[in-house]
Amino acid sequence: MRLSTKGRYGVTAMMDLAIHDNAGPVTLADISQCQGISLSYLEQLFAKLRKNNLVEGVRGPGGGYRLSRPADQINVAEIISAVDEKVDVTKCSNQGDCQNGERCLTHDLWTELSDRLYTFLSGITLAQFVNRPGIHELAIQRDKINGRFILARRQAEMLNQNRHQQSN
Amino acid sequence: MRLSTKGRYGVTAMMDLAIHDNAGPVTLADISQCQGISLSYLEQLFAKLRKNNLVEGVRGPGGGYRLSRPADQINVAEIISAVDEKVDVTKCSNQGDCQNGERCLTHDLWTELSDRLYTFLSGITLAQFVNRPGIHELAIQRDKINGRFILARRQAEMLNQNRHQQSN
DNA sequence: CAAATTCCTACTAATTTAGTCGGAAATACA
DNA sequence: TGTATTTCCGACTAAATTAGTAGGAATTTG
Repeated sequence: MRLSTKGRYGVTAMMDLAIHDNAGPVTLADISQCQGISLSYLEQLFAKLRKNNLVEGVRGPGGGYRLSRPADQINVAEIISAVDEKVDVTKCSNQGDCQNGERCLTHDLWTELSDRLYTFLSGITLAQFVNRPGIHELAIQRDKINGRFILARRQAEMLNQNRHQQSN
Repeated sequence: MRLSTKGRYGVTAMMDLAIHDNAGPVTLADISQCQGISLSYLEQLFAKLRKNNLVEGVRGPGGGYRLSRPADQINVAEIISAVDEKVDVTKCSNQGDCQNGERCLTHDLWTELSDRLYTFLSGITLAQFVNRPGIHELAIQRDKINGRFILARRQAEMLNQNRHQQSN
């Protein structure tokens, strides 16, 4: 019984977006470099996240990805389902035709297990996780090492205004 | 997030042993035929179950496998751990060195998830499952179709006595 | 001794996971 | 308008895991 790296990468990357949520879109290049995941692989994962309405992409320079909903409305079960296909440990995908067209002896066991798994995971939102004590500080440290910055929205906007003023 | 067939086969096979517990050893040939799993593959699984002291093998004609402990002292988590290696969804096998030698941002999440999974599964014993309403009847039906029989312990003992009397 | 059964090791096939490559489309900015 | 940056897309490849096969040795019953 295991979680594939897809699921782990997905959740970790989404947490990254959540942490930097107020600093504009996050590029996959950043995440790739920070977490040592290949860019193309991340692109594939984010294609799935986008199809499941969990993120939205912004093209062009200064673009990247941002959460498509507030972090307290995205839970871990959704993310894993999106990238990892499903949270389901039954053989028959809960169709009940596991053994020669009938339910196998252990069908109910797997169904119940799947349910509990899903319930557990859907109770954990990105917001809950990001707001854990220490997480934010840890993220800032990491960002410094990696040359990234967590900007408050106001700072980001000021920066934008400055750019516009300079160009005009 | 999924359970491999190893885990499912393992649990299903163990349930088979539990159901036929009072009828002497169960041969892998029986299980193989009944559940459509290849004999050699079952042998590999049972090698692991044996190494983990969940079953014991009896060689020779009339042999097979039996539970090495009463069914109420064997839980599903043990079985899955034995055949499927582990019930653990962290990347680092809970060593805490997931990201460049340090704990990754989501480490605690995976640890907690693994714990809850294990707790849930270890709360389910083979006995609980076998004693569910309807299971025994279902198993008897299946056995008839497959030409197997569930003998009550007393019947099995009488059979044994008869054999001994005949041989003496 | 013959048959039934576990026990053991090595090999193979299929599937999934992880990753690569090359490029098209959109956008910001100069 | 052109260039750099970024998402977006599809096809390909490599590695790992899972599932299954094959063949035979060891043990026990009768």
